[in-house]
Amino acid sequence: MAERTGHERLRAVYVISVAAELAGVHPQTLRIYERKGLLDPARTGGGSRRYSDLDIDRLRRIQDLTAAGLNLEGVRRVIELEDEVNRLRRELARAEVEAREAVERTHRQYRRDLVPVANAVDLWRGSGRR
Amino acid sequence: MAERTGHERLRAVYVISVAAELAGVHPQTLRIYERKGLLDPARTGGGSRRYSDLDIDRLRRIQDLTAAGLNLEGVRRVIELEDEVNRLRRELARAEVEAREAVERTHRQYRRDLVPVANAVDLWRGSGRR
DNA sequence: GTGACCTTAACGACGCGTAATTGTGG
DNA sequence: GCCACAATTACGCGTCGTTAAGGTCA
Repeated sequence: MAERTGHERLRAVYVISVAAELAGVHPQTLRIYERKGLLDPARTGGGSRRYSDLDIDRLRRIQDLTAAGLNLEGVRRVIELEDEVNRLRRELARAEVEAREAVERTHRQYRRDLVPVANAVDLWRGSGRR
Repeated sequence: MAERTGHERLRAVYVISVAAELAGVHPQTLRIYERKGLLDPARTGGGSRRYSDLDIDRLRRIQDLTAAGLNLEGVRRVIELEDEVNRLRRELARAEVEAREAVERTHRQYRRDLVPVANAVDLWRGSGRR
């Protein structure tokens, strides 16, 4: 099994029959998902659909949710909300790191006065940076 | 229309027929919602359901979602996820306030040394305001 | 010309809301 | 004893997945 790098997983390489086989569903089902706005595979010049690995991942998530008893509109909303939850979690983690760093910067701003004179920086005129 | 305080809205006062009327649905529908885990109204000693204002709010949210085409399992998951999103938003807002306050506390911790001097001037920031 | 793709339509299975039935409690 | 509630069952309607039919591109 060939490993795929992050950007390789974005390449649309599977025709609909292969994508359907990979996810274990009927090809027509994929067309339904697309019409309902759950998938948006790439198209070739001739109009054929081409699915990426990310599309396959999403397809598997759709399968999980329908197997759990959701209908397609529910699946769409749930996936949207899950994305939002993940975004907020990342942002929260980032905010906490940012808060620590802001405190740390504040400390440094005052402690700069305390370093040995040889290493001192002229705060009035600036040191060049910033 | 009598206003209800926060804790008044928790009191289970509506029998099923009234609750159904308030939400514009069939009473039997409320029993279905309960069996599917979307509602959990209080019960009287005799076994009758009693709905609170919060139950009615939730009922209206369920109505909105089913009207948007979700089935009941989808409604259940969406409401769960919406609660999670709201929780994360609050936590994020709290984290940002907390970060500002931490920086402010750090400032005060250093500035405390500077205040006792009478007629002191803040040479760093100028002589005037702030 | 033979596949695999495309779209649209038809079918069966299932979920949901309503209504009917029977029993019970205040 | 009456009315509203509880629970189960039956029915109609819409959704979803599959299959089939007919057209198009490589």
